Amino acid sequence: MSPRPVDPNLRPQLIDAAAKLLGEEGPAALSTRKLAAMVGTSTTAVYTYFGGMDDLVRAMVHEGFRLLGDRMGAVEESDDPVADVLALGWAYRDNAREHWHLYNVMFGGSGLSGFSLTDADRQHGRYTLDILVGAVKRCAATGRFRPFDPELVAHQLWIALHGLVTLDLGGYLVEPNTADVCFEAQVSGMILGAGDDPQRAQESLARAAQRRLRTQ
Amino acid sequence: MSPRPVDPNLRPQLIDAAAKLLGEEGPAALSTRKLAAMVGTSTTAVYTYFGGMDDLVRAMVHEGFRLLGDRMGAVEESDDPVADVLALGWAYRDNAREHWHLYNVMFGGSGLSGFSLTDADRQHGRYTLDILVGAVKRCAATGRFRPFDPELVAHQLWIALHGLVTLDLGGYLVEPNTADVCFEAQVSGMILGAGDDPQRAQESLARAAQRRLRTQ
DNA sequence: ATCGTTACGTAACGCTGTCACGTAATAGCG
DNA sequence: CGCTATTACGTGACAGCGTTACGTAACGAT
Repeated sequence: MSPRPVDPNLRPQLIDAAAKLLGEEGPAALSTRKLAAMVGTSTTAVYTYFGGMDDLVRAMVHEGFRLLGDRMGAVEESDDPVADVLALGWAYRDNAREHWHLYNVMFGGSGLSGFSLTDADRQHGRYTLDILVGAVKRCAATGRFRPFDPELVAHQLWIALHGLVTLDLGGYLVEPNTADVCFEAQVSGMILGAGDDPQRAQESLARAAQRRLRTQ
Repeated sequence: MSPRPVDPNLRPQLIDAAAKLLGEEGPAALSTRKLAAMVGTSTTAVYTYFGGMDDLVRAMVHEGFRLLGDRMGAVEESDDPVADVLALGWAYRDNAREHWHLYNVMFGGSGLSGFSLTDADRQHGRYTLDILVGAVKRCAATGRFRPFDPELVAHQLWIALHGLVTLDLGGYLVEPNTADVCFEAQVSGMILGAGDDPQRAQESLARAAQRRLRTQ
Protein backbone atom coordinates (compact mmCIF):
# COMPACT_ATOMS: atom_id res chain seq x y z
CA MET A 1 0.00 0.00 0.00
CA SER A 2 2.84 2.36 0.76
CA PRO A 3 5.10 3.58 -2.00
CA ARG A 4 8.48 5.18 -1.91
CA PRO A 5 8.45 7.42 1.15
CA VAL A 6 8.91 11.14 0.88
CA ASP A 7 12.29 12.43 1.86
CA PRO A 8 11.42 14.33 5.05
CA ASN A 9 14.39 16.65 4.59
CA LEU A 10 13.46 17.83 1.14
CA ARG A 11 10.54 19.99 2.14
CA PRO A 12 12.41 22.18 4.63
CA GLN A 13 15.41 22.17 2.32
CA LEU A 14 13.30 23.67 -0.42
CA ILE A 15 11.88 26.31 1.90
CA ASP A 16 15.34 27.23 3.13
CA ALA A 17 16.68 27.36 -0.40
CA ALA A 18 13.80 29.61 -1.40
CA ALA A 19 14.45 31.96 1.51
CA LYS A 20 18.14 32.02 0.67
CA LEU A 21 17.48 32.68 -3.00
CA LEU A 22 14.98 35.39 -2.17
CA GLY A 23 17.43 37.06 0.18
CA GLU A 24 20.50 36.83 -1.97
CA GLU A 25 19.26 37.22 -5.51
CA GLY A 26 15.89 38.89 -5.08
CA PRO A 27 12.36 37.85 -5.88
CA ALA A 28 12.99 37.52 -9.61
CA ALA A 29 15.46 34.70 -8.97
CA LEU A 30 12.88 32.49 -7.27
CA SER A 31 12.31 29.71 -9.79
CA THR A 32 11.55 26.03 -9.61
CA ARG A 33 14.61 25.23 -11.67
CA LYS A 34 17.03 27.14 -9.46
CA LEU A 35 15.50 25.61 -6.34
CA ALA A 36 15.69 22.13 -7.77
CA ALA A 37 19.32 22.62 -8.68
CA MET A 38 20.12 23.91 -5.18
CA VAL A 39 18.70 20.90 -3.37
CA GLY A 40 19.66 18.40 -6.05
CA THR A 41 16.31 17.26 -7.40
CA SER A 42 14.13 18.17 -10.34
CA THR A 43 11.45 20.81 -10.64
CA THR A 44 8.70 18.31 -9.98
CA ALA A 45 9.73 18.14 -6.33
CA VAL A 46 8.08 21.53 -5.88
CA TYR A 47 4.83 19.95 -7.02
CA THR A 48 4.99 16.84 -4.85
CA TYR A 49 5.98 18.68 -1.67
CA PHE A 50 3.90 21.76 -2.39
CA GLY A 51 1.06 22.40 -4.74
CA GLY A 52 3.25 24.63 -6.88
CA MET A 53 5.39 27.72 -6.67
CA ASP A 54 2.64 29.67 -4.92
CA ASP A 55 2.33 27.15 -2.14
CA LEU A 56 6.07 27.05 -1.65
CA VAL A 57 6.05 30.82 -1.24
CA ARG A 58 3.14 30.46 1.14
CA ALA A 59 5.10 27.96 3.23
CA MET A 60 8.02 30.37 3.25
CA VAL A 61 5.74 33.16 4.44
CA HIS A 62 4.44 30.93 7.22
CA GLU A 63 8.02 30.35 8.25
CA GLY A 64 8.47 34.12 8.29
CA PHE A 65 5.48 34.54 10.56
CA ARG A 66 6.86 31.84 12.81
CA LEU A 67 10.20 33.66 13.06
CA LEU A 68 8.41 36.88 13.95
CA GLY A 69 6.21 35.16 16.49
CA ASP A 70 9.20 33.43 18.09
CA ARG A 71 11.11 36.68 18.29
CA MET A 72 8.26 38.45 19.99
CA GLY A 73 7.38 35.47 22.15
CA ALA A 74 10.94 35.49 23.45
CA VAL A 75 10.38 38.92 25.01
CA GLU A 76 9.94 38.19 28.70
CA GLU A 77 7.18 39.66 30.78
CA SER A 78 8.82 41.84 33.39
CA ASP A 79 7.27 43.89 36.16
CA ASP A 80 7.57 46.92 33.88
CA PRO A 81 4.89 46.29 31.23
CA VAL A 82 5.68 49.51 29.38
CA ALA A 83 9.26 48.38 28.96
CA ASP A 84 7.82 45.09 27.70
CA VAL A 85 5.84 46.95 25.04
CA LEU A 86 8.96 48.80 23.97
CA ALA A 87 10.95 45.58 23.88
CA LEU A 88 8.24 44.04 21.68
CA GLY A 89 8.54 47.01 19.33
CA TRP A 90 12.25 46.49 19.02
CA ALA A 91 11.80 42.78 18.53
CA TYR A 92 9.37 43.50 15.69
CA ARG A 93 11.74 45.95 14.08
CA ASP A 94 14.84 43.81 14.51
CA ASN A 95 13.12 40.81 13.00
CA ALA A 96 11.92 42.84 10.03
CA ARG A 97 15.41 44.19 9.41
CA GLU A 98 16.97 40.76 9.69
CA HIS A 99 14.45 39.05 7.39
CA TRP A 100 13.48 42.04 5.30
CA HIS A 101 12.92 40.06 2.10
CA LEU A 102 10.52 37.79 3.97
CA TYR A 103 8.84 40.73 5.67
CA ASN A 104 8.15 42.30 2.30
CA VAL A 105 6.40 39.19 1.08
CA MET A 106 4.51 38.77 4.36
CA PHE A 107 3.11 42.26 4.50
CA GLY A 108 3.88 43.82 1.13
CA GLY A 109 0.58 43.86 -0.69
CA SER A 110 1.65 42.28 -3.94
CA GLY A 111 5.02 41.01 -2.87
CA LEU A 112 6.06 38.66 -5.62
CA SER A 113 4.12 39.21 -8.74
CA GLY A 114 1.05 37.08 -8.89
CA PHE A 115 1.27 35.93 -5.32
CA SER A 116 -1.28 37.02 -2.76
CA LEU A 117 -2.08 35.96 0.77
CA THR A 118 -5.29 34.29 1.81
CA ASP A 119 -7.29 35.19 4.91
CA ALA A 120 -5.90 32.07 6.56
CA ASP A 121 -2.37 33.35 5.99
CA ARG A 122 -3.28 36.68 7.52
CA GLN A 123 -4.37 34.93 10.71
CA HIS A 124 -0.74 34.00 11.26
CA GLY A 125 0.14 37.67 10.92
CA ARG A 126 -2.46 38.68 13.42
CA TYR A 127 -0.87 36.48 16.08
CA THR A 128 1.79 39.16 16.27
CA LEU A 129 -0.92 41.54 17.38
CA ASP A 130 -2.17 39.25 20.13
CA ILE A 131 1.18 39.41 21.87
CA LEU A 132 1.11 43.19 21.71
CA VAL A 133 -2.47 43.32 22.99
CA GLY A 134 -1.47 41.27 26.02
CA ALA A 135 1.36 43.63 26.90
CA VAL A 136 -0.84 46.69 26.47
CA LYS A 137 -3.48 45.12 28.69
CA ARG A 138 -0.90 44.65 31.41
CA CYS A 139 0.04 48.32 31.05
CA ALA A 140 -3.59 49.20 31.62
CA ALA A 141 -3.94 46.73 34.49
CA THR A 142 -1.04 48.27 36.39
CA GLY A 143 -2.39 51.76 35.83
CA ARG A 144 0.36 52.89 33.50
CA PHE A 145 -2.06 53.23 30.56
CA ARG A 146 -5.59 54.54 30.69
CA PRO A 147 -8.00 51.55 30.64
CA PHE A 148 -9.17 52.56 27.20
CA ASP A 149 -9.50 49.89 24.52
CA PRO A 150 -6.17 48.01 24.66
CA GLU A 151 -6.92 46.45 21.30
CA LEU A 152 -7.06 49.82 19.63
CA VAL A 153 -3.85 50.95 21.32
CA ALA A 154 -2.12 47.77 20.17
CA HIS A 155 -3.40 48.36 16.65
CA GLN A 156 -1.98 51.86 16.70
CA LEU A 157 1.36 50.53 17.85
CA TRP A 158 1.33 47.91 15.14
CA ILE A 159 0.46 50.46 12.47
CA ALA A 160 3.27 52.72 13.61
CA LEU A 161 5.76 49.85 13.72
CA HIS A 162 4.73 48.54 10.34
CA GLY A 163 4.82 51.99 8.75
CA LEU A 164 8.23 52.64 10.20
CA VAL A 165 9.63 49.31 9.10
CA THR A 166 8.35 49.47 5.54
CA LEU A 167 9.38 53.07 4.93
CA ASP A 168 12.77 52.18 6.37
CA LEU A 169 13.11 49.11 4.15
CA GLY A 170 12.01 51.25 1.21
CA GLY A 171 14.87 53.64 1.91
CA TYR A 172 12.70 56.62 2.77
CA LEU A 173 14.06 57.34 6.24
CA VAL A 174 17.37 59.21 5.95
CA GLU A 175 19.35 61.67 8.07
CA PRO A 176 18.42 63.38 10.23
CA ASN A 177 15.11 61.57 10.62
CA THR A 178 16.47 58.07 10.57
CA ALA A 179 14.48 54.99 11.48
CA ASP A 180 15.99 55.04 14.97
CA VAL A 181 14.98 58.64 15.58
CA CYS A 182 11.48 58.07 14.23
CA PHE A 183 11.10 54.83 16.14
CA GLU A 184 11.77 56.47 19.45
CA ALA A 185 9.59 59.49 18.67
CA GLN A 186 6.76 57.30 17.43
CA VAL A 187 6.75 54.80 20.25
CA SER A 188 7.27 57.22 23.09
CA GLY A 189 4.58 59.45 21.63
CA MET A 190 2.10 56.61 21.65
CA ILE A 191 2.99 55.62 25.19
CA LEU A 192 2.48 59.14 26.46
CA GLY A 193 -0.72 59.32 24.44
CA ALA A 194 -1.93 56.16 26.13
CA GLY A 195 -1.60 57.93 29.44
CA ASP A 196 1.77 56.96 30.90
CA ASP A 197 3.70 59.34 33.13
CA PRO A 198 6.55 61.00 31.16
CA GLN A 199 9.11 60.33 33.86
CA ARG A 200 8.25 56.65 34.15
CA ALA A 201 8.03 56.33 30.37
CA GLN A 202 11.59 57.60 30.11
CA GLU A 203 12.72 55.03 32.67
CA SER A 204 10.97 52.22 30.81
CA LEU A 205 12.60 53.34 27.58
CA ALA A 206 16.02 53.10 29.20
CA ARG A 207 15.20 49.70 30.68
CA ALA A 208 14.01 48.36 27.32
CA ALA A 209 17.15 49.66 25.62
CA GLN A 210 19.28 47.84 28.18
CA ARG A 211 17.32 44.63 27.71
CA ARG A 212 17.86 44.87 23.98
CA LEU A 213 21.60 45.20 24.40
CA ARG A 214 21.61 42.24 26.73
CA THR A 215 19.78 39.85 24.40
CA GLN A 216 21.76 40.44 21.23
CA MET B 1 18.05 63.83 -41.13
CA SER B 2 14.79 63.11 -39.37
CA PRO B 3 13.24 59.69 -39.52
CA ARG B 4 9.74 58.54 -38.89
CA PRO B 5 8.60 60.54 -35.88
CA VAL B 6 7.55 58.93 -32.67
CA ASP B 7 3.84 58.77 -32.13
CA PRO B 8 3.44 61.15 -29.17
CA ASN B 9 0.32 59.34 -28.01
CA LEU B 10 1.87 55.94 -27.78
CA ARG B 11 3.94 56.57 -24.68
CA PRO B 12 1.09 57.71 -22.41
CA GLN B 13 -1.14 55.06 -23.97
CA LEU B 14 1.30 52.37 -22.90
CA ILE B 15 1.51 53.78 -19.38
CA ASP B 16 -2.27 53.94 -19.10
CA ALA B 17 -2.62 50.43 -20.45
CA ALA B 18 -0.08 49.21 -17.93
CA ALA B 19 -1.92 50.88 -15.06
CA LYS B 20 -5.20 49.44 -16.27
CA LEU B 21 -3.73 45.96 -16.65
CA LEU B 22 -2.11 46.15 -13.23
CA GLY B 23 -5.37 47.25 -11.65
CA GLU B 24 -7.67 44.83 -13.39
CA GLU B 25 -5.63 41.67 -13.77
CA GLY B 26 -2.89 42.06 -11.22
CA PRO B 27 0.87 42.36 -11.45
CA ALA B 28 1.33 38.95 -13.08
CA ALA B 29 -0.64 40.10 -16.12
CA LEU B 30 1.77 42.94 -16.90
CA SER B 31 3.51 41.76 -20.06
CA THR B 32 4.91 43.42 -23.13
CA ARG B 33 2.69 41.32 -25.37
CA LYS B 34 -0.55 42.21 -23.59
CA LEU B 35 0.40 45.88 -23.54
CA ALA B 36 1.28 45.83 -27.22
CA ALA B 37 -2.01 44.18 -28.06
CA MET B 38 -3.95 46.74 -26.03
CA VAL B 39 -2.50 49.77 -27.79
CA GLY B 40 -2.22 48.08 -31.17
CA THR B 41 1.52 47.86 -31.70
CA SER B 42 4.18 45.24 -31.21
CA THR B 43 6.27 44.44 -28.17
CA THR B 44 9.20 46.45 -29.50
CA ALA B 45 7.30 49.65 -28.77
CA VAL B 46 8.08 49.10 -25.10
CA TYR B 47 11.76 49.24 -26.01
CA THR B 48 11.63 52.33 -28.21
CA TYR B 49 9.49 54.39 -25.82
CA PHE B 50 11.05 52.96 -22.68
CA GLY B 51 14.23 51.08 -22.05
CA GLY B 52 12.31 47.92 -21.31
CA MET B 53 9.63 46.60 -19.01
CA ASP B 54 11.37 47.97 -15.94
CA ASP B 55 11.44 51.50 -17.27
CA LEU B 56 7.79 51.30 -18.22
CA VAL B 57 6.98 50.30 -14.66
CA ARG B 58 9.15 53.14 -13.46
CA ALA B 59 7.23 55.61 -15.62
CA MET B 60 4.00 54.22 -14.22
CA VAL B 61 5.30 54.69 -10.69
CA HIS B 62 6.21 58.29 -11.50
CA GLU B 63 2.66 58.77 -12.69
CA GLY B 64 1.48 57.35 -9.37
CA PHE B 65 3.63 59.82 -7.46
CA ARG B 66 2.22 62.61 -9.60
CA LEU B 67 -1.33 61.54 -8.78
CA LEU B 68 -0.52 61.50 -5.08
CA GLY B 69 1.19 64.88 -5.27
CA ASP B 70 -1.74 66.38 -7.17
CA ARG B 71 -4.22 65.02 -4.67
CA MET B 72 -2.33 66.46 -1.75
CA GLY B 73 -1.52 69.67 -3.56
CA ALA B 74 -5.24 70.17 -4.13
CA VAL B 75 -5.82 70.45 -0.37
CA GLU B 76 -6.26 74.17 0.21
CA GLU B 77 -4.53 76.06 2.96
CA SER B 78 -7.22 77.32 5.29
CA ASP B 79 -6.91 79.40 8.44
CA ASP B 80 -7.15 76.15 10.42
CA PRO B 81 -3.78 74.49 9.77
CA VAL B 82 -4.62 71.47 11.92
CA ALA B 83 -7.68 70.81 9.77
CA ASP B 84 -5.34 71.14 6.78
CA VAL B 85 -3.09 68.43 8.22
CA LEU B 86 -6.10 66.17 8.70
CA ALA B 87 -7.32 66.88 5.19
CA LEU B 88 -3.87 65.96 3.87
CA GLY B 89 -4.07 62.70 5.77
CA TRP B 90 -7.38 61.88 4.17
CA ALA B 91 -6.10 62.88 0.78
CA TYR B 92 -3.17 60.50 1.22
CA ARG B 93 -5.43 57.68 2.31
CA ASP B 94 -8.07 58.26 -0.35
CA ASN B 95 -5.46 58.31 -3.08
CA ALA B 96 -3.89 55.10 -1.82
CA ARG B 97 -7.28 53.38 -1.74
CA GLU B 98 -8.17 54.59 -5.20
CA HIS B 99 -4.86 53.60 -6.78
CA TRP B 100 -3.95 50.79 -4.44
CA HIS B 101 -2.17 48.71 -7.08
CA LEU B 102 0.02 51.69 -7.91
CA TYR B 103 0.58 52.47 -4.25
CA ASN B 104 1.84 48.95 -3.68
CA VAL B 105 4.41 49.31 -6.42
CA MET B 106 5.41 52.80 -5.26
CA PHE B 107 6.02 51.93 -1.65
CA GLY B 108 5.90 48.15 -1.48
CA GLY B 109 9.51 47.10 -1.17
CA SER B 110 9.65 44.51 -3.90
CA GLY B 111 6.40 45.32 -5.62
CA LEU B 112 6.60 43.48 -8.89
CA SER B 113 9.15 40.79 -8.84
CA GLY B 114 12.51 41.98 -9.96
CA PHE B 115 11.59 45.63 -9.97
CA SER B 116 13.10 48.03 -7.48
CA LEU B 117 13.11 51.79 -7.14
CA THR B 118 16.18 53.95 -7.44
CA ASP B 119 17.07 56.81 -5.12
CA ALA B 120 15.91 59.20 -7.83
CA ASP B 121 12.49 57.56 -7.80
CA ARG B 122 12.29 57.92 -4.06
CA GLN B 123 12.79 61.66 -4.35
CA HIS B 124 9.38 61.84 -6.01
CA GLY B 125 7.95 60.03 -3.03
CA ARG B 126 9.52 62.41 -0.62
CA TYR B 127 7.72 65.34 -2.25
CA THR B 128 4.65 64.04 -0.47
CA LEU B 129 6.43 64.69 2.78
CA ASP B 130 7.30 68.27 1.89
CA ILE B 131 3.64 69.17 1.65
CA LEU B 132 3.02 67.66 5.07
CA VAL B 133 6.00 69.47 6.55
CA GLY B 134 4.61 72.78 5.34
CA ALA B 135 1.26 72.19 6.98
CA VAL B 136 2.85 71.09 10.25
CA LYS B 137 5.04 74.20 10.23
CA ARG B 138 1.94 76.34 9.93
CA CYS B 139 0.44 74.51 12.90
CA ALA B 140 3.53 75.40 14.88
CA ALA B 141 3.56 78.97 13.61
CA THR B 142 0.00 79.57 14.80
CA GLY B 143 0.76 78.07 18.18
CA ARG B 144 -1.42 74.99 17.72
CA PHE B 145 1.60 72.67 17.81
CA ARG B 146 4.64 72.99 20.01
CA PRO B 147 7.50 74.47 17.96
CA PHE B 148 9.37 71.19 18.13
CA ASP B 149 10.93 69.80 14.96
CA PRO B 150 8.12 70.00 12.37
CA GLU B 151 10.05 67.64 10.11
CA LEU B 152 10.00 64.91 12.72
CA VAL B 153 6.30 65.44 13.38
CA ALA B 154 5.60 65.22 9.65
CA HIS B 155 7.66 62.03 9.46
CA GLN B 156 5.63 60.53 12.27
CA LEU B 157 2.41 61.42 10.49
CA TRP B 158 3.70 59.91 7.26
CA ILE B 159 4.78 56.73 9.01
CA ALA B 160 1.38 56.40 10.65
CA LEU B 161 -0.45 57.06 7.39
CA HIS B 162 1.70 54.65 5.43
CA GLY B 163 1.40 51.95 8.06
CA LEU B 164 -2.34 52.35 8.17
CA VAL B 165 -2.72 52.32 4.41
CA THR B 166 -0.55 49.27 3.82
CA LEU B 167 -2.04 47.19 6.61
CA ASP B 168 -5.47 48.17 5.33
CA LEU B 169 -4.58 47.20 1.75
CA GLY B 170 -3.14 43.97 3.10
CA GLY B 171 -6.50 43.16 4.69
CA TYR B 172 -5.25 43.28 8.27
CA LEU B 173 -7.63 45.90 9.62
CA VAL B 174 -11.01 44.33 10.33
CA GLU B 175 -13.94 44.97 12.66
CA PRO B 176 -14.01 46.50 15.15
CA ASN B 177 -10.64 48.14 14.53
CA THR B 178 -11.23 49.13 10.95
CA ALA B 179 -9.03 51.47 8.98
CA ASP B 180 -11.43 54.33 9.68
CA VAL B 181 -11.33 53.76 13.43
CA CYS B 182 -7.55 53.41 13.47
CA PHE B 183 -7.10 56.40 11.19
CA GLU B 184 -8.96 58.71 13.52
CA ALA B 185 -7.27 57.31 16.63
CA GLN B 186 -3.84 57.53 15.04
CA VAL B 187 -4.14 61.00 13.63
CA SER B 188 -5.89 62.62 16.57
CA GLY B 189 -3.37 60.97 18.88
CA MET B 190 -0.50 62.51 16.98
CA ILE B 191 -2.12 65.92 16.93
CA LEU B 192 -2.66 65.89 20.66
CA GLY B 193 0.87 64.59 21.09
CA ALA B 194 2.13 67.53 19.07
CA GLY B 195 0.57 69.84 21.62
CA ASP B 196 -2.81 70.88 20.25
CA ASP B 197 -5.70 71.67 22.57
CA PRO B 198 -8.15 68.72 22.68
CA GLN B 199 -11.18 70.93 22.18
CA ARG B 200 -9.74 72.72 19.15
CA ALA B 201 -8.43 69.42 17.77
CA GLN B 202 -11.95 68.05 17.87
CA GLU B 203 -13.24 71.09 16.00
CA SER B 204 -10.54 70.75 13.36
CA LEU B 205 -11.39 67.11 12.93
CA ALA B 206 -15.00 67.99 12.27
CA ARG B 207 -14.00 70.74 9.86
CA ALA B 208 -11.69 68.41 7.93
CA ALA B 209 -14.43 65.79 7.74
CA GLN B 210 -16.79 68.37 6.26
CA ARG B 211 -14.19 69.50 3.74
CA ARG B 212 -13.71 65.91 2.68
CA LEU B 213 -17.42 65.45 2.08
CA ARG B 214 -17.51 68.65 0.08
CA THR B 215 -14.68 67.76 -2.27
CA GLN B 216 -15.77 64.29 -3.26
C1' DA C 1 7.58 -12.86 -5.17
C1' DT C 2 4.11 -9.96 -6.72
C1' DC C 3 1.32 -5.95 -6.88
C1' DG C 4 -0.38 -1.40 -5.85
C1' DT C 5 1.11 3.00 -4.85
C1' DT C 6 3.80 6.82 -5.02
C1' DA C 7 8.20 9.83 -5.92
C1' DC C 8 10.51 11.86 -9.31
C1' DG C 9 13.38 12.55 -13.83
C1' DT C 10 12.51 13.76 -18.68
C1' DA C 11 10.51 16.35 -21.98
C1' DA C 12 7.13 19.13 -23.67
C1' DC C 13 3.72 23.24 -23.84
C1' DG C 14 2.66 27.97 -23.67
C1' DC C 15 4.07 31.86 -21.61
C1' DT C 16 7.47 35.57 -20.53
C1' DG C 17 11.28 39.63 -21.52
C1' DT C 18 14.57 40.81 -24.83
C1' DC C 19 16.92 41.56 -29.08
C1' DA C 20 18.75 41.03 -34.20
C1' DC C 21 17.16 41.89 -38.45
C1' DG C 22 14.61 43.66 -42.26
C1' DT C 23 11.27 46.90 -43.90
C1' DA C 24 8.71 50.99 -44.26
C1' DA C 25 8.20 55.76 -43.48
C1' DT C 26 9.66 60.35 -43.06
C1' DA C 27 12.41 64.96 -43.03
C1' DG C 28 16.11 67.48 -44.99
C1' DC C 29 18.81 68.60 -48.93
C1' DG C 30 20.13 69.32 -53.75
C1' DC D 1 10.68 66.71 -57.17
C1' DG D 2 13.85 62.91 -55.94
C1' DC D 3 17.44 60.98 -53.03
C1' DT D 4 19.30 59.62 -48.93
C1' DA D 5 20.05 59.26 -44.10
C1' DT D 6 17.68 58.09 -40.14
C1' DT D 7 14.58 56.06 -37.31
C1' DA D 8 10.10 53.35 -35.84
C1' DC D 9 8.51 49.10 -35.60
C1' DG D 10 6.76 44.25 -37.18
C1' DT D 11 8.68 39.56 -37.46
C1' DG D 12 10.88 35.94 -35.58
C1' DA D 13 14.09 33.92 -32.60
C1' DC D 14 16.23 32.88 -28.00
C1' DA D 15 16.60 31.60 -23.19
C1' DG D 16 14.12 31.04 -19.24
C1' DC D 17 9.81 30.62 -16.66
C1' DG D 18 5.65 27.60 -14.24
C1' DT D 19 3.28 23.64 -15.07
C1' DT D 20 2.05 19.01 -16.47
C1' DA D 21 1.81 14.23 -19.00
C1' DC D 22 4.31 10.29 -19.03
C1' DG D 23 7.43 6.64 -17.95
C1' DT D 24 10.31 4.52 -14.58
C1' DA D 25 12.05 3.18 -10.34
C1' DA D 26 11.48 2.30 -5.53
C1' DC D 27 9.09 0.86 -1.73
C1' DG D 28 5.24 -1.47 1.78
C1' DA D 29 1.79 -4.81 2.11
C1' DT D 30 0.20 -9.21 1.02
